[in-house]
Amino acid sequence: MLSMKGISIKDIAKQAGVSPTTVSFVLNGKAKEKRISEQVSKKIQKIASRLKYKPNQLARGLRTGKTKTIGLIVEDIANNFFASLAKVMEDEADKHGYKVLYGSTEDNTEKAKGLLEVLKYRQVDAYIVTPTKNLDKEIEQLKATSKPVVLMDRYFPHVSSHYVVVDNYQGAYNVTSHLANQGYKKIAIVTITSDQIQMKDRLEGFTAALKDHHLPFNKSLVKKIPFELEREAFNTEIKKFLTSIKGLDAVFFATNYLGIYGIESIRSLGWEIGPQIGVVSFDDHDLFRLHSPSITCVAQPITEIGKNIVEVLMQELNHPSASPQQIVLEPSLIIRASSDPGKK
Amino acid sequence: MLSMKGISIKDIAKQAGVSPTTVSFVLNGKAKEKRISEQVSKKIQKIASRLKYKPNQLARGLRTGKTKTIGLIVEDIANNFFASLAKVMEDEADKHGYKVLYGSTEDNTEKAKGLLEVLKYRQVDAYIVTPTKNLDKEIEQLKATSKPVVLMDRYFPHVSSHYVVVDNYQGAYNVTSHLANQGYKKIAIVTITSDQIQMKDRLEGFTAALKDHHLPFNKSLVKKIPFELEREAFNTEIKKFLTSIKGLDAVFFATNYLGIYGIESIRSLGWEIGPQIGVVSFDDHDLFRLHSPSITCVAQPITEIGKNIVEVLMQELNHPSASPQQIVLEPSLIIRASSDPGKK
DNA sequence: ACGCTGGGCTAAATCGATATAGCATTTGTT
DNA sequence: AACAAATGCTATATCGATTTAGCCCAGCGT
Repeated sequence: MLSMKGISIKDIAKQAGVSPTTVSFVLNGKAKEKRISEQVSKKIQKIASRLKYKPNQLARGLRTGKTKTIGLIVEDIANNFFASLAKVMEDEADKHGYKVLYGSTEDNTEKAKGLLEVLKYRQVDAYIVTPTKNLDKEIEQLKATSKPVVLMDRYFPHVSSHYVVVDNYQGAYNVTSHLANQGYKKIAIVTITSDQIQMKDRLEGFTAALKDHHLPFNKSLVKKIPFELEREAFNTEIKKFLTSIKGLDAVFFATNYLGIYGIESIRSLGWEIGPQIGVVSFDDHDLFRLHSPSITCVAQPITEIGKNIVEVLMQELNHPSASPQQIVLEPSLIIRASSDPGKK
Repeated sequence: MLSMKGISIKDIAKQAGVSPTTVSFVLNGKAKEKRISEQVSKKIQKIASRLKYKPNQLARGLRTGKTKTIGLIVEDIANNFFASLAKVMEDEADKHGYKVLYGSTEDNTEKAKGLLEVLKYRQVDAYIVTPTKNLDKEIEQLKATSKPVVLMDRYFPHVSSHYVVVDNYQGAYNVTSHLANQGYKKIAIVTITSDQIQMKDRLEGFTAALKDHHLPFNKSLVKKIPFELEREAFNTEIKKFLTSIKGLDAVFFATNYLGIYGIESIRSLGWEIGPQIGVVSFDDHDLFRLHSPSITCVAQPITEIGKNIVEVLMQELNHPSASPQQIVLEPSLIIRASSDPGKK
């Protein structure tokens, strides 16, 4: 039986009757550069592929400082948006020979710090981070280590970093305008208790649209709910909020999970989505597509986001650029039945 | 500025005025065993924590052969079931100091082999695998490497291995019986083209229930669709199938994504779920809970599954057992409106 | 005073790869 | 023929930890 330990560079060297150094040169494509003869070179290649040699990534990583591993920190891998994105990124990273180590923050800064810590001493080559509140210090420190960091979904306006996000302001503006154009008059928003840029932008896009359409706006139309609540508590909060507004005829849920809780809440109130209350959400979801009535939303271009993130990362790994790459993609408005007051 | 490279054991040794060996002994809790004095021991501990020393996992891994990393292979991380499970397992693994490297197979054997290969030369300590068809050889080889392997969601009956699954037969039997008890008479099943045990069991549970309730069964009531089709193609196939059966009054979708496609298909046929056609699915999903009408399903105990998997893995990592741990959990029937023919 | 025992610590090898410096040998030049 | 340059390859150090073998010294018995 073959030994437990894999084939090492020494085994090949022995079989080829050369030194490990030579084998290393050849297998790293430095045969020409290091003036190894065609003969020897081919012989080594042949033996390596016959033995199915795979370099031990630990040893290589220890010596070179490169582990071909990317650390991925998302808010919640169980959330459809992040899971789908994770899959795209994993595929893209794989094309470049990178693997992904991941973790979820639950939007908790301490958890995020812990994850960064672990990824650091696991020597990942680069980071993809969905930052939490107050993670700016850590992100800046990370930049100083010269390992590429790309922020996703959100970023820190006062920190110069790479990021890939969507235009949250425009997305929120468009979907709110759509509600206004449909004839809804009193529109509320349910969002997360968070000062982070993506939620701020969504809220601002919302208020700007109300203003431009001369619709009423005041603080009582905004509900902020803490991320960490349980499902029941979300529903309670949402119901309390919605019933507190006289004349309310439409509501914008600022994330996919809020949209899902929102639908549940509205249904338990017995309100009819569409005619009685317009409903729109940020992010798309199978549930929104197939709900009766189907739910209008602002969809993020997940594949594009994922590809962009990995592309930026690879560029920075290969030749770091002086200035940060900051990519803002356009979300798309998907109009469905939940925002149609005329619907039977 | 601090040097880029982290704190190493040498730095601590230097500061403490001792050898790296001593530091290693102390930090690995072998102070007593190796007869290091209390004094020196405490001093080293203090310096280590002051410098926030974290051992370089690559170096440690190279020497010990343990990377504290688990390879996780799922069918599709973008699928809610696998994503939720991945999160549970990540959390559990983290409690034991393990990180997770993951990949999706898309139920494609070649992709699965590739993932195993990569995880192997990345020296993961253990594997959690959702196997694809024909992956039995590789699983057996893996066992020979003495790295623990736990199969999930499905297993190979002829391979003796650890696994954690649900009782697919019973789940399918129960939900089918429920349909029968509700008065549905002609029940079909939509499943995946797959000979794997989990789908086989679901199909068998289904047919057994039909038989026990004296309901008709023949091959025309079974539709198998290839996993790799696109959404459109799934819908086309499902619609073609459902309309081909005279007198059909209920259908069982054997996975969550089939259930989702199924709902979409049935709705585009204009059929009324519940009264006109009973619908049930394997796996729960937000969509099933909130659909109108809500969808009856067989839910898998995700948290329990995830915890069990990691528990088995940790036991095997610590003291490998001679006989395989094979855990079969009970899924639960969640009765909702889609299986109520009397519903308004 | 000599050997023995045990306490307290360390030198050096090792894991598997890569990078640096350099050693033979051949070829070319005048 | 003498020397330089090019060719083809290798010895050795290194990354940062762990592990093995063993050194030195103090105290003890006789």
